[in-house]
Amino acid sequence: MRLDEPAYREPVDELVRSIPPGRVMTYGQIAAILGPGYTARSIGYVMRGSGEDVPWHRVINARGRTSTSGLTLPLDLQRELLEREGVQFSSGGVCSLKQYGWEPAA
DNA sequence: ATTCTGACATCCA
DNA sequence: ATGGATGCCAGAA
Repeated sequence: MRLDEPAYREPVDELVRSIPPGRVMTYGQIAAILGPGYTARSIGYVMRGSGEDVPWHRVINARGRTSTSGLTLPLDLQRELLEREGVQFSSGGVCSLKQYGWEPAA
């Protein structure tokens, strides 16, 4: 399964779009839901190529931190977008997954 | 097949 | 809580 193949990113795309504003999911969580063939790192790869109508900013790592690292995006963009939706970040740039973490209906 | 790398996760200091 | 090292899974060379 190639990661750049639409069939691969579609489920990821759809799941990420199902995340309501003000809520966030971790890469590992998404990978676990989609099942084998999907890993946290793979989700990141898909996110990098997606965008557009996909709220990729609602996908963060398990530490409640943004993983953009300023590689393909401005470092503060993700945090700013989330704050715009009501997600509050600590001074260190971490948000409470316990509070904002979203569990899809499964 | 072997080795590196990555928008991660988990453990340790 | 933060930063560094190690492990996983799935590509790419």
